[in-house]
Amino acid sequence: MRRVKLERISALGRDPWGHRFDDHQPIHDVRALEPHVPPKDEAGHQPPGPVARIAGRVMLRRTAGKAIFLDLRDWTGKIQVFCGKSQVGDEHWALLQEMDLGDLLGIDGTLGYTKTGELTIFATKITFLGKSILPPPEKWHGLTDVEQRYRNRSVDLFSNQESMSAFLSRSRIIAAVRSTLGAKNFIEVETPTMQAIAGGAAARPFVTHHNTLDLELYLRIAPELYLKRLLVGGMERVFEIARVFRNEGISTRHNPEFTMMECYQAYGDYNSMMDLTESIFTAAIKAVDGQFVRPLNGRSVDFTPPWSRWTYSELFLEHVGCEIHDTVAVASKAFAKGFDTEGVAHDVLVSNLFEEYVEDALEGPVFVTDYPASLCPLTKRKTTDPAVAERFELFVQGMELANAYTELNDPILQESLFRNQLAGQKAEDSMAKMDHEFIDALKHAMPPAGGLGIGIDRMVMVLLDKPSIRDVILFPLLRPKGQDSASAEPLESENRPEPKSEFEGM
RNA sequence: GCCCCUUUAGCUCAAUUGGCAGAGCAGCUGACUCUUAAUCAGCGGGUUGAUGGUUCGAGUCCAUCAGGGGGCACCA
Repeated sequence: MRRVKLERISALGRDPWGHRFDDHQPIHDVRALEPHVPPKDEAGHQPPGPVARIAGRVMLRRTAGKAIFLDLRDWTGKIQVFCGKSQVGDEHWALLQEMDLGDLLGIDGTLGYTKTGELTIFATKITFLGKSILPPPEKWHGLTDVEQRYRNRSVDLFSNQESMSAFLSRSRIIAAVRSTLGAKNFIEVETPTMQAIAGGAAARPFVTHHNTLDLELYLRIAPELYLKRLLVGGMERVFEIARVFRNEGISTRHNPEFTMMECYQAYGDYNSMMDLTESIFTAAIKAVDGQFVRPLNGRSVDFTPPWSRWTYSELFLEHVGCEIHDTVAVASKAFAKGFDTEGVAHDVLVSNLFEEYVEDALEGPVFVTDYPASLCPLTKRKTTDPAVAERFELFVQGMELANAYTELNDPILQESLFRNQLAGQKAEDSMAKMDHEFIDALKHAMPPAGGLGIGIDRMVMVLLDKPSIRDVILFPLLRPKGQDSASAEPLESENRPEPKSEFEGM
């Protein structure tokens, strides 16, 4: 039926798909013209107000004989449009008969009030900018099915304004992260997404293959080792907003590809990074709504800096109830909790107990500092206590939002720690390999440095109070919905002829 | 990978102990130049996720499979 209307619109000499539509105003700006709308005269008549030209999607329609009320929405807001037959003329009135919910229209008219006092554009001209030949979702409930919202994001965005506003906020948050770093003289760089050795974090990588080089490549699990090479090269402050890929489970807090901001500051340390983290969050909050006391999961979190800072061992003592170095007490606590303690290293038990007792109890925002050195091999130890690493993590309601270190720049120690780490790995994880080129780079001397990583998706979740990471990633990974499961034919890539490089030079 | 829940019209949802698959919105036809999820009258709309089983009879019970959600595990 909607397709029939396409032809009728063409028959009226109009293009249902529209063309360039210059000088239209964002609906938000049009609404801001309200003070310029002249008051009604004694007879209750509305003199014409400011001229307006908008483009938007028809969300709602109310017909009343020879008048039609439309609610038009663009990405800045919504406004009512009045179309009266005598006001728009027969030609445009005929066009309006072919209009459906979901269509994109351009409207020229003047601003004024209706009898009921609603700010309205009184249309004089209607332009089709895009005919929707699929019906939009139900006008009141919209798309509520979560699967549909993730799978069919186009429809979700135009029918659920809170979804649109979340992604607009995400964009502003990322812009705030960029400008904060830029203002502190960090430069933005791009490092390889495809890496021969996927290093810089403990995670399983995705594997891919380069045909011409016949090379196994991995999608990066972190940009870290490349950013540090830049420190060696003399780029003293670098950052990357990096998409990283980890071949692991999916949950409300994990998507296989996600966005991480990593930055490195030469001649700094983890304390510099704590201050920087507060600056970044402060700028991001100002970019969203400026409210430092924010709702989160039905509770409230106060982001007003400075945030509290506690050492790992202080928190361990407080929540677990024994000294971190008390081997016997730790083992008995772990055993009481039901952990397997047989032959498990003391530090592993400590780490498990910490995760079990402490992390969930951290309302935050709180910096947890000074981790046991054995848990973080890429970190410089404290000069006063070599068993403690200069590292912090930022927690909010038990969720880890940021992770920072005083980076290890001793290539000899780094290499031996790498070897120890690799020696302890299961065969399954043997993809991890020694990155000799990275070690060689360090041998040219990397400045002492602070390094910081912030999980952008989680940061957005927390600032916008979204319970699932899928609410802040436009296109989260979902299983492809097979039309019929038989179409999932086995890939015989081995036998397939090499595709010709049709995109050479692109 | 394991456990629980879920899948009915384009969308949002009903359907009693197993007994003719329904409503609202959207759509179509008509009325109405100030409506606010407009209203009023009429009409059309379905492989109940898929396959098999039990039964005189399955949306409902059973099995398998698929998608999705939540939790656990893996993982920062």
